[in-house]
Amino acid sequence: MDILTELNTAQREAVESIQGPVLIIAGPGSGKTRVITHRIAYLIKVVGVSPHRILAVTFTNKAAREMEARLQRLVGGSVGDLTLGTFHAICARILRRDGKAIGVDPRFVIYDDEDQISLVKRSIQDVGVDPKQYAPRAIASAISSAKSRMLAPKDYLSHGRSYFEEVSGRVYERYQQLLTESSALDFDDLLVKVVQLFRSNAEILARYQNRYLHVLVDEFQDTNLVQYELIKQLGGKSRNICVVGDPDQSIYSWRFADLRNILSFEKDYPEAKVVLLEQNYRSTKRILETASRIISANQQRKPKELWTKNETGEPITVVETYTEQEEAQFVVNEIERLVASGEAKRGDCAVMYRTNAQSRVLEEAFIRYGVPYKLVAGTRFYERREVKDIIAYLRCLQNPNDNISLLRIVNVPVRGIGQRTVTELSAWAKSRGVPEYQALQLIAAQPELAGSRVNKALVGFLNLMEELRAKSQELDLVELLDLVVKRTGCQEHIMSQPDGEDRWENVLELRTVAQEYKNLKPPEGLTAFLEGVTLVSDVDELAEKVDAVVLITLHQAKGLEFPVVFIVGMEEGILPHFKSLGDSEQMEEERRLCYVGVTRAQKKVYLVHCFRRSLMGSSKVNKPSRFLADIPSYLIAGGGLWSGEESQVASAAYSWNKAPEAVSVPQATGPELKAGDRVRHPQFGDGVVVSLQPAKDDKEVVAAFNGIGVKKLLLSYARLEKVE
DNA sequence: CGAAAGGCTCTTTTT
DNA sequence: GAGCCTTTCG
Repeated sequence: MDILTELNTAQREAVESIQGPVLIIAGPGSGKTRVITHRIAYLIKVVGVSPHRILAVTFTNKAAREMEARLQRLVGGSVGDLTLGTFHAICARILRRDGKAIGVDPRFVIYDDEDQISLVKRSIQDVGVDPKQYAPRAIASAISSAKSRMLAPKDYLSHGRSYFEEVSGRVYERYQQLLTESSALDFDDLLVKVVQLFRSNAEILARYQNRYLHVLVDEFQDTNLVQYELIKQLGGKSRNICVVGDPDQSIYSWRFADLRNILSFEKDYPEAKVVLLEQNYRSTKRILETASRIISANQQRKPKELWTKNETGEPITVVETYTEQEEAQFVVNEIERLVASGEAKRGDCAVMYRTNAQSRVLEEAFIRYGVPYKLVAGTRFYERREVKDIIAYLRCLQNPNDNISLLRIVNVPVRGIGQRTVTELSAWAKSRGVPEYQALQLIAAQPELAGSRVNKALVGFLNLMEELRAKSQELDLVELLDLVVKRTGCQEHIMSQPDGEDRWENVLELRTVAQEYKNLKPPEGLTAFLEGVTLVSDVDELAEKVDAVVLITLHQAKGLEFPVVFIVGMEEGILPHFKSLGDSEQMEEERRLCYVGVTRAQKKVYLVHCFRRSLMGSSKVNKPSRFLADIPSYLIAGGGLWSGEESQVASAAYSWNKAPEAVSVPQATGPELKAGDRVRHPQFGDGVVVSLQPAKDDKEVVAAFNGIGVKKLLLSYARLEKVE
């Protein structure tokens, strides 16, 4: 039985225990994904369960895709109609199909974060509260918290203690009304509505319960209460629920993930079998011990004995630099040194950080030295203005009630509909209790209203949308997208902006994505596309092929592994983040985050911090992270240059000064260039030199590349060729 | 109405 | 430092 032969005893037990509930506590690198895939393969191939009757929930779409690929290899062919995806994707599917039973419009659109904030703002206004007094973000979070506990506005209000909760409750109420009017669901609704659906409709619930004989959940430590309830409902009949998680890797409490779900599971399923996976296959002994030392300082945890047969490996490298620019430079130099010495490929290396803002300086360094990198997120693709605008058009075509999208595009590109007009339109629509789109139709239908100059512009917009809407029923997605772009004049509008070409590139990229949906029948293609673009995450997009360094947040890094890991910003206030300094529970989560980072590494770990860092404009001196102090000196390269509390500028500067020696010392070698010269770059292609400036021992070249934009490069590193 | 400039605030992590 | 909002001017 080849499915079982490659597994250790504990893994095998986890795979074979297919009767009844199973809780798998899986340490980092313990073969968790392998257990899940093998378990599914075992069910299908050995036990003979139809894939149709298996439900597997993952944390990201990427994890789902990877799992599918692995399964296909194991099963040897297609896995049939196995249900596999994130909670959100699976719920969206259920609601499209069965949501009608609780009044969910099957054409619903899904509101992402940004839309949600816009809607909260409107709700705050409608309720008559000053949005300056109550940050929309804070209220949105309160609403999300309420939904995560399945509290309806009324319940939330009756629980309310503080004035803030009172206000949030009222906003929540209005917010929910507006969502319903817009035929829109936010991320939380996707889950909550399915739970409601199952609660209120025994027949539908029974259909799903009877179908799913086996339910598997990955990253169980990051599920919230609604998700827990959902699992309970779906697996309610068979009770063959298998959850896999690691409390030490729980890093999403701010998204209302609740660690207590693991405890509840043991309580709700007393017959559950508990399997511990403690053997690590990923990291060296030193890395594993470093990680264990860091995590064991947490009070609220069950101790775990992780072990590995892997080699001892190299010591951990702790480095202090002076500024964040030098930090970035150190990382780039060190990676290039590893590449030059053959110790690693660029694609083996990942640089991890606590906040997205930290990626900028890193990115600049990678560009200057001409080292290929992949940035996961940044400004996320689907959140870019121009992309979101096009998506907003498409959403309105699918669902004209989608007010947030409508208001977003009503004057983009500008068509003479100003702020005042929009406000009046909204007020008018509200007074009549109809969505804005219907208000437009009412205005158009009454000549005495439609006559004024302003209203003509509105009617013009309506006619455009009506025309596009008619076409959306016949054209395939790409044709539709092209038509939208053409009829709205988006291209000219975008190109006229600064960075216009880059932005236009993004639209073309969106078009490429659309091509995947080209073959679906007209309305379905649109629906599937819109759902896809809202529910993807950035990690999902991480392409494997290119040999480039990965820049990624610690959160996104969960579930991934790399031979070489750099964690930068190992400073008090960064990691741990200053928001968590006063709260011991949050501090424990920061520690887990650090633990997640370290345990991503297979061979080498660098922990980098800097002496001073500019934050929001001004420069600040940061103490080294307290987590560094938990690593015993015998695990650290240089036998403990690092000694705890006090900042070691001198000694660390020593290690910093040493590093670049191994790299070729930068000299201003390279072609003689002057402004206006044509050049070629291995990555960026052809371009023109804009300016040249001396920089230390080098020259900084500013060049504009065709279709790429302006880049700053260092002459000696950039491998620029002069083109005659 | 719309572009541009100035002033304000708030900075975590994301399906 | 950026993004958002308000104000001002054409």
